[in-house]
Amino acid sequence: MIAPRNEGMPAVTLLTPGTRAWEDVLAHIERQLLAGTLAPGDHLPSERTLATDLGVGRSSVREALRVLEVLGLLRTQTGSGPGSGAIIIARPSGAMSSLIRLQVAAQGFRVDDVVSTRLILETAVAGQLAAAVARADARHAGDAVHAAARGAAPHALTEGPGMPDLSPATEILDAMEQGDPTPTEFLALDAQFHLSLAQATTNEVIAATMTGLRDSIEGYSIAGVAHLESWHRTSDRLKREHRAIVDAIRDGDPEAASAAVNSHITGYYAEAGFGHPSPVAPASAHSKQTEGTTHG
Amino acid sequence: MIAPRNEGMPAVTLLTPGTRAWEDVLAHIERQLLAGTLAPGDHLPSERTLATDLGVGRSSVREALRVLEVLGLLRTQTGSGPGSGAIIIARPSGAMSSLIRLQVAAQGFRVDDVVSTRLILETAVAGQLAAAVARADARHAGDAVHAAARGAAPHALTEGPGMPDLSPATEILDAMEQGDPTPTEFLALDAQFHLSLAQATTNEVIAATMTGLRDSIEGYSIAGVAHLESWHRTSDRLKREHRAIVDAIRDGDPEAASAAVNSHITGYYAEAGFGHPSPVAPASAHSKQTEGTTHG
DNA sequence: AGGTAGTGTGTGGTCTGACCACAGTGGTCT
DNA sequence: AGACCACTGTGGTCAGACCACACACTACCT
Repeated sequence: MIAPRNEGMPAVTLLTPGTRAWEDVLAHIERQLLAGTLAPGDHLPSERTLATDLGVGRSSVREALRVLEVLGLLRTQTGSGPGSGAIIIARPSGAMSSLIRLQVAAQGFRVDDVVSTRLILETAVAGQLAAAVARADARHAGDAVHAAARGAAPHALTEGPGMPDLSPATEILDAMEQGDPTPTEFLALDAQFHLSLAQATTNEVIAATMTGLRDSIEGYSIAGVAHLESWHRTSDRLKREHRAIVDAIRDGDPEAASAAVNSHITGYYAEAGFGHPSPVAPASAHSKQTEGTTHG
Repeated sequence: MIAPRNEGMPAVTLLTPGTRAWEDVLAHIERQLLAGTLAPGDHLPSERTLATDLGVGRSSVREALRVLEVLGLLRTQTGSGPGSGAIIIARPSGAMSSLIRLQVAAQGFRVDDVVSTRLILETAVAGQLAAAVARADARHAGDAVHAAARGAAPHALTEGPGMPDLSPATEILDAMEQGDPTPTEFLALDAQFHLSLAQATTNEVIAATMTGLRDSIEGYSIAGVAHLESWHRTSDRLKREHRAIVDAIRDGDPEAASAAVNSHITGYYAEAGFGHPSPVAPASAHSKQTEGTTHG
């Protein structure tokens, strides 16, 4: 299965026969990541160096780097000096988007499954945020005096289950209501709003997954605008619902927050002609349209 | 940004300056997927053909194919004849696992965020399955006589929100309780059980995501066994809890099913020394151990 | 002395051409 | 009819050669 591997004393990793060269490179880098030898911000050795060190060809190194790049683990830059070369990062969102989008394209993922998964995550996010608010409120009511007396600032992010930061979300809502965004702009802001809620939980896994789910069906969402009876009426309703979601979270009411998110998302996709996202059923055939968005 | 591209009349796709050659290849294939020209089971043209057709080098084609392979969109096979070459597939699970695992390794994902996200999805899955059972039961009670009279078999998978198929799950439970699996074997079966529940919803997105979440922290789960007071007692409890989950689903009780899953997962990770997965809080530093699992 | 233009060097990005191992295909020989 | 074997095309790999680029350095001119 393997072509002749350059057996000229690789400097670092033993080559495992039976695997492909680029897999060895990938495993080598993953090992360094797990060991902490490589961390976000670090430079990878140059492709040529890596190739000679590992005893593989440069093209094999490049295939591995390409994979890592698509997986959101590194970014490359031509030229010289700091900032050039391959640098370790950890940006899962783009990778999630590509993965889900391509799986949808290849019919591995159904659009309504994507939507209903998004529904699960978003309702959970809203519920958790509301619960966190309720918890923080309760704690605050009991501790406020003592904390102030001790001189300990009630810094939301440094103490226990802190108060979620909803200001990014509300700022986006302000932006949506000012100016007169086009449907596409509006939907972009809408995506940012939902993402900001996920980010308020500080759970990167949820944030990245939600971003991916949302991005991968962005084209369908935009295409759905054509199915609406009245964009003006729909967007007004969406704005109201956004405020209701934030209010429910601020009130510390998980039930209301989850329900608000649920009806918000379900409502739009129903209006936009997706058919309602079925929770469990092997639902009817889903519409297929919109041109191919280019690779992100 | 771009080296001299072979401008010799590419046969298919126009080359877009400003993007890298392999991105053009990727975009070209994604376009064909969206258009339906390429579907699971189809053969991709050979690397050499693709290269000349698109007017790029074979190495660029290979980088794009490598990406698609890691993303679970195609599999390659050496040799000749049918079955060889690059074939379109749609297996997102492996890609999800790699993505999440590597992001955890690169510190883009926190282990407890992975766990708490898994918690969200699994509780939702159990709740939805139970709800589906309740719905199917209700329908069945009303329709049974008429359906039988009409000669229409109550085929669970062909009518509306059908009865979820829990038999794979229970078969796995049987396997767990027979024989005397080692902790590692037990945890593998446990993973299969949870996966089978996700698959019972027929939602591939959830199933793939859950698989990825679970796989990516498999090493931590296994390492956690060492923290247990008594493996025997814990595994007994886990078995009981599994049955309780299935029973709650069979009873059509979403609340109970979700709660059972919640305590099941939370309980294990608490015992295994993960610290409880915090829903929202920016929790304390997470443990970091286990050797690097090789690329999957 | 202080800018400024030019050169040097190393990076990723790409292409080409050459091998290898592999697995069907199809012919040939027994 | 059966067994054998060269043929052919596939992915996997490597080596070497360019290119565009961006920084670092140096010599130059003002």
